[in-house]
Amino acid sequence: MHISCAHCGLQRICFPKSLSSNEIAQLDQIVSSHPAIPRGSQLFSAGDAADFLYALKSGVVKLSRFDQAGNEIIHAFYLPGDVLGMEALDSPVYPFDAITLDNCTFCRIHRDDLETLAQKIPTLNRQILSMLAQDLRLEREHFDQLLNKTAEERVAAFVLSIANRFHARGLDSTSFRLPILHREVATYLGLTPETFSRVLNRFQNNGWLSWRRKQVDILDAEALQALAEGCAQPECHYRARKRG
Amino acid sequence: MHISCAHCGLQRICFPKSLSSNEIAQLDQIVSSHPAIPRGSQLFSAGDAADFLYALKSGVVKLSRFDQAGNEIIHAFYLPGDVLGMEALDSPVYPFDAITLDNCTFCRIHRDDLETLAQKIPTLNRQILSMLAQDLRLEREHFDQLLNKTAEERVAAFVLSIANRFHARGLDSTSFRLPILHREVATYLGLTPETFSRVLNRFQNNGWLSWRRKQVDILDAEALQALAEGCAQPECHYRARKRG
DNA sequence: AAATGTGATCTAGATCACATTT
DNA sequence: AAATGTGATCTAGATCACATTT
Repeated sequence: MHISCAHCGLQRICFPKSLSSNEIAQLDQIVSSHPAIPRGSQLFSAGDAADFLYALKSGVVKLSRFDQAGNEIIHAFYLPGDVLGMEALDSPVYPFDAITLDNCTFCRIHRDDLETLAQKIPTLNRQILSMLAQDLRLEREHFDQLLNKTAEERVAAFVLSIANRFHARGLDSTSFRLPILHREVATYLGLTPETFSRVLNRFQNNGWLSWRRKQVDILDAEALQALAEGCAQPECHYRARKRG
Repeated sequence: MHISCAHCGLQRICFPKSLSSNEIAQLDQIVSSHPAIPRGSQLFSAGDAADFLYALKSGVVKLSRFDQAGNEIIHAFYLPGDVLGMEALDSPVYPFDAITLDNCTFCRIHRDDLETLAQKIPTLNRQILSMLAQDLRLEREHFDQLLNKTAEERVAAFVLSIANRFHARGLDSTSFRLPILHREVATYLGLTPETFSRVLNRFQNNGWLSWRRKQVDILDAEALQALAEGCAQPECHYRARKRG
């Protein structure tokens, strides 16, 4: 049973973006809502036939895989309103696992239905391209967060990036629950859990951030921003020369 | 003056992919070919109005920007047949600089013309989506090449990745000219030129690879492959435990 | 039981300072 | 003149080994 996209709070960032009410009605006919699935479920697995796109309504999902050495690589965290499976639109199978990190509800669209409808509705076609471009932008942002960045810069940039995405959804971007394990954030940032823990400790001692269990409170966004943007701290010397 | 895409050797990976000859004729009407531009030119710059897509016919182009600390970040190298500007399809401006690393020839399409034509030709629309998905895949591959990889693993994976792309174009993938400075490859791989130079030296001493000036010769692809895939060397100990 | 925190030790690769090559 | 190569030194963060928390 599908509740119309017209009544969904996420329509501004999901498929219905910029569609007329008539067009949304057409979209409703190919979208199906699904009941909540528990934490740890696989929305899809690497190698599965990529028949569907998934629009996340609530919860958080990680997009990940294991490399040949057995290390987990996490490419993305999806928040409500995000659509999963875009990268497989031109492939027979999904290239990654999509694993729920929380109770999740979602809508599902068969990609053939979507393609047919997008041929009739140029605005929808543009929105599909835009969502794929968004995935590319997020991946490059992720890359930039890691390349030549210290552990502190990575964590600061990550927290702000998540906060911005909460903000874009009209949610509290200063104090929020983030159902991602510290270990998973560390993996996403290319750090060990030990290093991640030590960075959180320093941020806490500086009065910049409180992140206990799954509750995140940003106490000094400006300090985090300054750190994420470069090396704002005086004691950052070894790498400072090229950066000045 | 545009030479028809029907006679272009790159039609199997560029826009005309899977189009009928009738459809290619329609594509020809919105494509314009351009004379060679020299090394160091900007095809477009970050912040420019993103009105055009560029299909590279010959030469190599880097997609890059400078971060707030003044360090160059290189996100991609484009080879003949690749299309630049896809990531800006839903944005008013290009987010990166596209700089030629060699004499380059290219075709150009106005994105409005392309969008109009893609509405009429579903196969073309699918090809556009596919090229954007390809950019995303390459970016994730780039990411995977860096995350938790040693300098040697990065360089081995890079050389093989480039070789694969030459192979996909029907070119010699064992011995080829690559007009990218060592310094730029190092930047792309998140390494210093010094470290890159030392890695090349070791590969040369092992008889795996010769890369002098801009001439690349792969002498032992299997050894490089084993290295890129994990830690194949016995002397790799410190990081080996988790990987075994 | 798994996640997280903490201290001691270790190392890959950055940095620095030049030399050499093109 | 800029790119590349080479040796000496330095350090951020990984690894290891546990303790503590949930």
